[in-house]
Amino acid sequence: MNEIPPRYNPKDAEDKWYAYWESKNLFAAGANPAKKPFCIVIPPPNVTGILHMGHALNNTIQDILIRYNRLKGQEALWMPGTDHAGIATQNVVEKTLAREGKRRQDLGREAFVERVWNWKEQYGSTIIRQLKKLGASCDWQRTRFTMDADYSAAVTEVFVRLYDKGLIYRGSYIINWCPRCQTALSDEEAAHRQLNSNLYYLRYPLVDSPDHIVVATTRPETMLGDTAVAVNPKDKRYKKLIGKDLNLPLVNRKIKIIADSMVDPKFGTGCVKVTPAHDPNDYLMGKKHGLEFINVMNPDGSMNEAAGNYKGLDRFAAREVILEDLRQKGLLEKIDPHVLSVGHCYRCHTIVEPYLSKQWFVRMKPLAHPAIAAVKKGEITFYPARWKKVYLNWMENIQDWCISRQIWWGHRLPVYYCRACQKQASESMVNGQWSIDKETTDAQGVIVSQVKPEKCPGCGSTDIYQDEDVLDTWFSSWLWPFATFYWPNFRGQGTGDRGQGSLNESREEKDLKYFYPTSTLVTAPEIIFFWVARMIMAGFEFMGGIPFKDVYIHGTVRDTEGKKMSKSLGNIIDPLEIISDYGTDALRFSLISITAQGQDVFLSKERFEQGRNFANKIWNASRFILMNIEPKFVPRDLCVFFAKEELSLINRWILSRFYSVLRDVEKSLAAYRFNEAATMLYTFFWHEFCDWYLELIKQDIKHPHNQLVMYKILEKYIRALHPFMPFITEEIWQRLRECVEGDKLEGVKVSGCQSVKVSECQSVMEQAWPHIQDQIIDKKAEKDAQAIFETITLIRNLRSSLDIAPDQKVNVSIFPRLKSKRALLEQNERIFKNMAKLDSLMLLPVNTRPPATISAVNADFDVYLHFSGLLDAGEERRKISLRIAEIKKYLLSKEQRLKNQEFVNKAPKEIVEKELAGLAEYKLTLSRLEKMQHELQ
RNA sequence: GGGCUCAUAGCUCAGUUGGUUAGAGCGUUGCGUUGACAUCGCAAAGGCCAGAGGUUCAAGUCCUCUUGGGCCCACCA
Repeated sequence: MNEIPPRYNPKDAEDKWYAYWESKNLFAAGANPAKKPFCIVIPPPNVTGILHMGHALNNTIQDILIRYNRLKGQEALWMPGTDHAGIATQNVVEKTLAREGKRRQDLGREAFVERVWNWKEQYGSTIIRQLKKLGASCDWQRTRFTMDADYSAAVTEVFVRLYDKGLIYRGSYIINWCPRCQTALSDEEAAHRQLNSNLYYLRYPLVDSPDHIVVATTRPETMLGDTAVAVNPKDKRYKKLIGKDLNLPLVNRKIKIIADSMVDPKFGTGCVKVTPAHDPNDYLMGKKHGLEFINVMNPDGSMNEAAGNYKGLDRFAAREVILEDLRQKGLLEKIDPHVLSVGHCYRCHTIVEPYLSKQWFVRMKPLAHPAIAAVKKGEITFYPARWKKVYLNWMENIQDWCISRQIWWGHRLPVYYCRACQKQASESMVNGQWSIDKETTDAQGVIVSQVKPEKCPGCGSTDIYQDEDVLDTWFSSWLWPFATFYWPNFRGQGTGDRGQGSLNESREEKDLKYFYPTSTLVTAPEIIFFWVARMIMAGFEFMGGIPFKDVYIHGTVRDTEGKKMSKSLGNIIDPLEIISDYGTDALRFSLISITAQGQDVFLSKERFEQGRNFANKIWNASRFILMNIEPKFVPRDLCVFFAKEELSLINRWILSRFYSVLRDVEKSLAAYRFNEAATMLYTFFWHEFCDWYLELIKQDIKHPHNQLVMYKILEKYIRALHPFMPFITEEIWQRLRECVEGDKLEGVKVSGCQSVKVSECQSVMEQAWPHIQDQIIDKKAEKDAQAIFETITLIRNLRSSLDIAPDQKVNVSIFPRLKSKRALLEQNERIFKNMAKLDSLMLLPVNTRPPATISAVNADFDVYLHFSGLLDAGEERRKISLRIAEIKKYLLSKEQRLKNQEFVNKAPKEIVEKELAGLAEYKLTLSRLEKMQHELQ
C-alpha cells in the first residue's frame, strides 16, 4: 500500500477533489420526477464581494444542507449567482476612476456603464472562485447575475406589472438622500446610529413685539428653509401666539406660528421650527398647512441659492457659520448636549439628509398582506422562531418603498417621457394602453413600457427619452427565487430532458415548477427586511405563493470584543487565510461547531485549531485502519453480517453507538441545530471510536469481526461527516475504495432510484447517507460497555494516584456487587488487562479487602489495586470518608424526594422508578464503603 | 418609547419539550513519545448556573422584577 503521511495536508486534497467533482458534474441538478426536490437559492453576494467570515458561515450552512439532502437521496439544487449591487459596485469603479483622476461624469453614462461591465468581467467572479474554495457545491452552470439580460427582463416586467396595478407611483416626498453617493435611499438603506450631538436653542423674534420665541433644533442649518414655527394647540404657553408672525433670523422672512397636534409640548421648548423641504414631519405639516417648501441644499450636501449668503458651504460648515452669526446677533440661547440617532448611508456611511425630491415608490401595504398571512399561518417557518415576530412587526408597519436611485449602474426604470408633449400630457400609459386613473400622485406624461416606444402615443412625436434613474438593487434581488429560473420569459422549448410534461414546456419552466417553492433560505438577520420579507411579497405577487418554506437566520460574525467583523474596523479574520493555514474542512467544522442556533459568533483565530486537529485525528484513525486492513478483506453487508455472526460486546457497542449518534445527528439537522450535529459527530469519532474502540481492538485487529466493523464504521462515518467536511471525507473515501477495490461495497448510489453497487460510485458524493439500522441499536450493550469503561478509568485513576508508570503491569481484584455483573468481568477480562495494563484480574468471591491494596468503587464494582509497599491507611480512610460523605448527600436527596408523597403521586412513573433504582444503588455502595472503612480500622 | 438577546469552569461557549451527581474546546496540574495521531494519549483540578422573588413534586431551563453587556425598530424637532 502507498505510504500515508501522518499528517493531513488539506492543500493536497482540496483543489484536486473540487476539480474532480466539477468534472464529474456532481453538483448539477434538474427536474427529476423520481426524486423529491430540495432547493436553496444562494443569497447572491455582491459582484464586488470578497469572501469574509459572514459568507463563510452562511455558505457552509447552505452547503451542509445541500450535501446532506443530496446524500439523503433528494434532487438537491443550490442555485448560485451574484448581485450587481448598484451603489456598492458603482462606488468601487468610481474609486478606480479616481486613481486616474477622473470622475464618472468625465466619461459619460454610456462609457461609465461600459467600464463597470468590464470591471465585472474582470473581477466579478472572484467571489465565485472563493466560494469554490469553501467547497460550495452549487450547480455552477446555472450561475445567474442580476443584470443578465433575462433577469433584467424580469425586473422590467415586474415594474410594468406593478405600475399597471397601481402599486408603483411617482411623487415628491422627503426621502433619505446620500450627499456623497448623490442618490435617494430606501428607509432600510439609511442605517441609524446613535450620535452625540447637540440640541441648539434658537431665538426667533416676533414681528410685532420685542419678544421672541425659542425653538430647539438638532440641524440649525435647515433654519434657512423654515416656513413656519409650530406649537401644540393645547399648549397654554403659546396659545395666544398662534397666528402671529415671526421674523426668521438671517433670512428675514416672515413666517407664521401655526398650531399642530404633532408637536410634543414636552420636548425642547415646545416650539418647533418647520422646514417642510428637509424633514419628514415638517413635510407633513407643510402639506397640511399649505406652507412653502424651500429646499436650501444641493444634491451634494452644500447649501444652494436659497441659502443666500451661505450658498456653497457644506451643510456642516454652514451649521457652524450660522450658529456663529446667530450668536453674534444674540439669537443663540443655549446649546445642550443631545444624543440622537442619525441615518447613515449603508454603503458609504455618510450622514444622510432628509431631502425633498421626486422619486418612484412601491405601495407596500397590499403586497404585505398575503406575506403576513403566510408567516402567521406557518406556511413559512423562521428558525430561530423569534425572528417571526421581528418580521411581522416590520411587515405590519411597512412603509412605501423608494425604489429609484440616481446612479448609473443598475436596471434603468422602464419609464419614458415625450419631450414634445410631456408638459401637456395628463395621462399615463402602460404598454400602449392609456389609463387615466392610476391614483398616482405625479405620473402625468409618463409612459411605462417594457420596450422603448417608437413614438409618443399621445402626440406622435418620436422625441422620446428614458428616465435617467435606475432601480434599487433589492428591486431585482426580491425576484431571486424565481427569476433565476428565467421567469417569466423562459427561453428554450421542450429542452427538458429529465422531466415529463408538455413538450412545449422549456427546461427552465419545468425546473421552476419542480423546485419552487424552494426549501430553505439561509441568511443573516440584517437581511430580513431588505431581502427576506420582500422575496416573500414578490413570491405571492408574481408566483402566487411562498418562495421558501423555512428561513434559517444565523448569527453575526464578531470578533472577540463582540464587534461586528468589518474591513473598516480592521478586525477581520480572513477565511482564505484560515483555509490556507488550517484547511477548508477545519474552517467549516470550527465555524459550524461554535454556531449555536442563531447566536452571534465570537471568533478568534485559535478557534480553528479545533477543526484542524479534528481533521488530523480523522486522518490518522483512517490511516491506522487502512494500514491494518487485511489484503483479502471483503466488506460484506453489515446487516447480513450482524444477523448471522455473534459479535463481541465491543463490536455491538460501537455499532449501536454509531447508529444512535446518527439518529441524533439527523434529528439535530432537521431542527437546524448544526452545532449539535457537529459536536455529536466529533465526540463520537474522537472519544468513542478512537479513544475506546480502536484501542480496544488493537490487540486483535486481524479478527474478521473487528476488520469488518472498523471498516464499516469508518466508511459510514465518512459519509455522514461529508456534508460538514467534504474534502477530507472524499480523500479518505477514495482511499478506502482503492483499498477494497474489486469487491462489492455496500450502499446505494444516489442518482436515479435504482440501487447501484458502491463500487460504481466515483465519489462519496454519489453515495447515500447511511441508513439507520434500528435492529443494531442495542442500549444494553451500550450500558454494559459503559460500565466496563468506567471501571477501567477507575483502575487508571488508582494507578495514577500511586504514580505507577504506564507500562508497569499491576494486579487488580474486583468484587462485583451484583451477581449479574460478574459475567461482564469474566467475559471481558482481556479488555481490562489491555486497557488498564494488568498482569492479572482476580474476581473476589467475597467482599473483603485483600491485603496491600488501595480501593475505589463505582456503581457496579469494588476495585482493589495491589501494590508493593505500605498502605497509607490514613489516606485511604480519608478518601473513603470523602466518598461516603458524597454518597450520603445524594442518598439523602433521593430519600427526601421519595418520602415526598406529592413527588411519588405526581411525577411520571419512570422518574420515580429511576429514583428508586438510584436509591438502592447508593445504599449498596454506601454499605460497601462503610464496610471498607471498618476493615481499615 | 417599543422589541429582541446575553450573563453557566480561568477564557470562549453548549445545555432541545422542566426530571438522577450541569458539559465541550482552549487553558491549568501530574504522568507518558520505537509503529494511527504530540495537531497525540492517560489521569486530575476547576461551577451558590448574575441577583431577588414566584410557579411546580421537581427550575440552569418557565414567569416577574433588579443589575450589567450587545442588537434591532420608531415621525427622539
